[in-house]
Amino acid sequence: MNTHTPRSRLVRNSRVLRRADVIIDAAARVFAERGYHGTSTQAIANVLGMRQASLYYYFPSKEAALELVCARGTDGFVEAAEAVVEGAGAPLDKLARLIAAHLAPIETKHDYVKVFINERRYLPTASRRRIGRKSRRIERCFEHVILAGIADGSIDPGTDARLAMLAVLGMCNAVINWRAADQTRDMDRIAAEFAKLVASGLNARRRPPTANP
Amino acid sequence: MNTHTPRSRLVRNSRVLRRADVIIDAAARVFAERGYHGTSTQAIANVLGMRQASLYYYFPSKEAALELVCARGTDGFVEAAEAVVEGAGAPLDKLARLIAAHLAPIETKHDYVKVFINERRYLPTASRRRIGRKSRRIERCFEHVILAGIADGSIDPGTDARLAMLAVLGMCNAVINWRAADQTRDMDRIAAEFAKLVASGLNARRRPPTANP
DNA sequence: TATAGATTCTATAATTGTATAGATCAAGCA
DNA sequence: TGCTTGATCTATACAATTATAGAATCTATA
Repeated sequence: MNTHTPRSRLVRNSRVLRRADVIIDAAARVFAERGYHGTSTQAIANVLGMRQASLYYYFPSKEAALELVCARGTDGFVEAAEAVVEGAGAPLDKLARLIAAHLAPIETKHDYVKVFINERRYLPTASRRRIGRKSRRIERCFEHVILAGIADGSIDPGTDARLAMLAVLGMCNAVINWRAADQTRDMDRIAAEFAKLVASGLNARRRPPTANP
Repeated sequence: MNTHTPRSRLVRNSRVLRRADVIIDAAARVFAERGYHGTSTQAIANVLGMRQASLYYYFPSKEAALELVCARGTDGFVEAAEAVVEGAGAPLDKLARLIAAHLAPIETKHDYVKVFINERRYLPTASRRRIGRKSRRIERCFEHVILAGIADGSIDPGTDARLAMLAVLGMCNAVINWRAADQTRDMDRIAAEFAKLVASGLNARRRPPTANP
């Protein structure tokens, strides 16, 4: 039984993985569109042109599928955010890069991210906690950079860092819900505008985010 | 049959209304917590201590209940926003008042607003459209005020008004989803911080939102 | 108190949805 | 060619869910 050549096993595994990806991708698509509870396993199977029961070869329960989708919805997020924080640059620059890094996956992994944002609350407690920890790490990245800006004098010392962080994440996460209906701007443009708004506000005498006192 | 005294009819109607309010309130509560599709009519009945089938005396379908809850979730929103727009004041002041007016119902009608924001997409097309029109009126209020600010020179002429509007509404609407877990600030405080952020950004040399060039 | 109308109940039909068991099929290898 | 394994299928059990019908109960008042 353990006489398989390494190569054949690799080929087989990668094909399995590829197929599993297709399945989970379909689940993500339908979850994103109809919501977790609004999605029947039948609906996912229809998208794939396969039988409802066959899905259970790839996941043990609908809930497990949601967990998988949510997990992928966070993949890379934390890493990207922490890389920005640990990298070089002024806090307001880092904040701009955090926003861009946070918005990018909305384009590339739209369905996964949408499901993560809108449906993770339906996960069973255990996995919700696990995934919640990731969210908090992202939040901490934003808050940390804002606090660094306060410390180095580039950000108003009266700022409520946590509230500002929640505001920024709120505007970023909201994009996923209006993006489908309004594709007139590309994501870089949105990120840039958001960064400018957060750094300088709307007022007429906006200064570039890199300006330091 | 039309010999009822006006008074008795009023009393009866008001009781009916009061009871109907209790029913819809429970529906809003459960919809808010578990989502529309995650809510069974049984769950609503449990909250009320009554039988599942009895709910159908008050609404003809679960969908109709959602529509009712969503409708109440928008009640007053548009009126308040349009009042601010039509009132006096500098655009950035109006924007601050729009934010405060938009956040207030999150406190007072929490469940209704949460359902409106998170569940309206599950409404049947007809009522979703009807309610969507209300959303657009609110959006227009924000956008209008921003455009007014650009016109009078108090807001950066390079601003993408629609994008800024979406950002502001995004951060405001997001409040409903973190509010329950973080009650450390009162809503006025949140509104004030948001207004300051939107007007002047985070940068250290923040100027008061009323400052005009 | 008897009645009318409002409200809630019981019972149930009809459908949908999740999940399991075991058969079948296809591809690659002995 | 026939075996093995992975993938999908058929069939179905079982529970939950929405909604309807009609009986029972309650409340106010004639």
